[in-house]
Amino acid sequence: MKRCNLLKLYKTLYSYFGPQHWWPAKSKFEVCVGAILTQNTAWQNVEKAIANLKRAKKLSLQGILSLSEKELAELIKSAGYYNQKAKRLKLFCEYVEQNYAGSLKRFFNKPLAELRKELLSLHGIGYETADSIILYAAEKPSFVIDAYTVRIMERFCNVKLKSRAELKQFFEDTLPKDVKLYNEYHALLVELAKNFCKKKPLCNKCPINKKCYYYKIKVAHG
DNA sequence: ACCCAGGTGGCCC
DNA sequence: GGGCCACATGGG
Repeated sequence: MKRCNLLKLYKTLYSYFGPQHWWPAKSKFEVCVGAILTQNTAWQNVEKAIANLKRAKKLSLQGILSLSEKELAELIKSAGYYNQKAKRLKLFCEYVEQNYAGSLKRFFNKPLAELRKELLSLHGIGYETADSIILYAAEKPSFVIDAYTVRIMERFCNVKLKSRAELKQFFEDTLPKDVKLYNEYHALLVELAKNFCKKKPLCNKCPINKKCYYYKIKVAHG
């Protein structure tokens, strides 16, 4: 199996794009809301939905609980899938309300593995949303693997793994368990993909494209 | 008019 | 355990 030098890739991306300042939110709760709203959705559309919630003064756990599903759906319409997402947001808030007295701080106080398991048990929170919440809101080192990460690894680094779980394992085994590093790394991969790795065209101007072979190293299969 | 976006769950085989 | 499908708005 060919694998890429993740630290060198990181350094190249960081020097090319600079710090990304993720997650763009003012509170941990806002990160959670954004993580759910951005499921398969352009961030621009999510921003509008969040602005609507802010304007309505409902961007809080209690605020969302105070809305009916229908009212909430109306406020987050611009983020798409608004019926599903309204349900998911309410479910998340109800869970924290019932099990942690509405305190994200208490919820996030759990060890990473337990926190992840609980998040994944909630309907509408899958691997990416859970890991985004853990990394960007709870600030614990869980590497986020999204469609971009898979695509970039396959195209530029010749990394083909059987599943996202394996890819996550690879990143976490290879990199130091550092929240700041995971934070910046995922954001940089998204930035790279947005600029140079759209689904159809394979861009030749990509900063890592020419250097691709540079990152390839052989490692034992496992 | 297409294609795509910082996915997830359900259903099928 | 993989391959489809629905979910939905808004920007390029």
